[in-house]
Amino acid sequence: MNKRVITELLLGLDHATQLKFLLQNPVGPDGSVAAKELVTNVQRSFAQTLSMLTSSQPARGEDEVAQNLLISGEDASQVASIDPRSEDSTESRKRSLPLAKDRRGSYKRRKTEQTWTIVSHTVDDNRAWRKYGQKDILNSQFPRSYFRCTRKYEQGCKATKQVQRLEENPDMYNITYIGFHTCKDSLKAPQMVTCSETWDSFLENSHEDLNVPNEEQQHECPPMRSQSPIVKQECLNDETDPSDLTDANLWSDLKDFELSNDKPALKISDAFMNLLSEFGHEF
DNA sequence: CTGATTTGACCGAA
DNA sequence: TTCGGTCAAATCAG
Repeated sequence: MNKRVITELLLGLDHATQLKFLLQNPVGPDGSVAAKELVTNVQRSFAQTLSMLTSSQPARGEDEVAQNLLISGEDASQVASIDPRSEDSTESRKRSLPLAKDRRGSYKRRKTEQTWTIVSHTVDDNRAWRKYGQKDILNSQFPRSYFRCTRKYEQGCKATKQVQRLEENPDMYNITYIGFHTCKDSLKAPQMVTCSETWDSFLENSHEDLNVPNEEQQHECPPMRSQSPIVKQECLNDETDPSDLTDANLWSDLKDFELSNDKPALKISDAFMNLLSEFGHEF
């Protein structure tokens, strides 16, 4: 059940992320329709997660097959898979001393960590990452970049991610997250549900949707439905240097109206992120 | 100065 | 050996 919860959270996070960008780049009448759809999906994910957590199904099906899970319509980003990475626990890290002057090395191979992959048109996930490597990958025209959490040493956070452009669509990125954040994201206080009444009614009204989840939207062909308004603006910002556009920078250029509309989407993203972090080491 | 990025060397696994 | 992930010195950015 943990994987289902995490998968559901990832799904909701993805929709929230899409919603965020949709609100940042409003695109006419279609935009509001897409936004409503996304909000519905976010609602559904929250409600579904809650129902999983509150239902006393002791199903600790630890060995569910890694499932491929593609998300509805808007193709801005999709959760592709979740899989446990099992690797040796042979803690054999021979530390060859820096005898020779260029003697480097000494790094641990990754142990068992949760990994999941999304496809997104942006690499900005509102987390603080620091690039530590880049490699050309065999049979790939684009290199793969390696990032770790900036608080790796401050707080021992083990989260890393790998980013690589898609061959078939260089405007999009394949982002593999490895491990959950164990650090506190000090950038923003996660007081997400201060207005609980709003959320209560929020979920209350979505119960109908629970019984009839919009499965019909979850098709199999991610690259096909590319007419999403979200991807419209493959603007220059994620072209060359995708890492420097923080949301703070974006927001500073927005009017108050847009800002007030935009923030909730980001808070939803944070909520999902926080939940993912929680369940990351709880399960 | 500090902190992030670049980039080739190093390392383990296959 | 090759390949992909990591390290870290050099470099860049503020």
